[in-house]
Amino acid sequence: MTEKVRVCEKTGLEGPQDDGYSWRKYGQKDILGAKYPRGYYKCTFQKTQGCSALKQVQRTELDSSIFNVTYIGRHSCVEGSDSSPGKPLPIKPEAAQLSETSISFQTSCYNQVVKEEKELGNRKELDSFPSVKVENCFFETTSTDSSSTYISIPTTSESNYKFEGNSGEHNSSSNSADSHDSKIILSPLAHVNSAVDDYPMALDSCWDWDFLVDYNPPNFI
DNA sequence: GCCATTTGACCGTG
DNA sequence: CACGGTCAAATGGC
Repeated sequence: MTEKVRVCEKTGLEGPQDDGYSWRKYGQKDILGAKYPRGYYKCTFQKTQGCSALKQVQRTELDSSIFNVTYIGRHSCVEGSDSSPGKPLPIKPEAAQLSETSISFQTSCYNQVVKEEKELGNRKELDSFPSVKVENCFFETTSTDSSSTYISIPTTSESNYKFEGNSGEHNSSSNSADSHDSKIILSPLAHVNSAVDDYPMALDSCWDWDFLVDYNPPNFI
């Protein structure tokens, strides 16, 4: 269960993105080949509620205003109990609730959506993966190793890609969430636009999301 | 005093 | 042995 979200913050916001959950930093590490260190965060409620969600935040080298945020695990905590009313919950990361998804996207120049799935034990896989609609040019498959692969897709009129790959099916018994067996599934569906409406807010309030991504969490299908 | 962050040490894996 | 991830003591802010 991994979700990677590449966010672009250009509104002057600083620091780790607030994704609606509260995180406690527990480590930071310089990553080989990466310009910026990677920060390791745990859900604040790990202690109190045993929430096992983690996230990793790393600044992109190309554009230091872009962060790669990797969500690992799902929140078992009751979120919202503490979310102060005044404070907007930016991306309600439904995706983070999904057990195994990885989304990464960026702004402006291209849209990227990648779903990466990692096996982890018999975690029940969602009946369906969230489908994502991507409109143009780039996909980035953020694989587990540090090198990301960019798949450039010629801008054809249709944005109907289905990219599916998986390396090694694990079965329910193999626990330990092999961090290196990742399944990447890209299945942009039909259209774009519109979906943005599904995201309550924050899409425009926090970051600059001038792209169109339609992301349908399974629960909504 | 509590809680979050920092930071070096430690550990597991390849 | 190198690298990535986590732990835990020290530190600082509220």
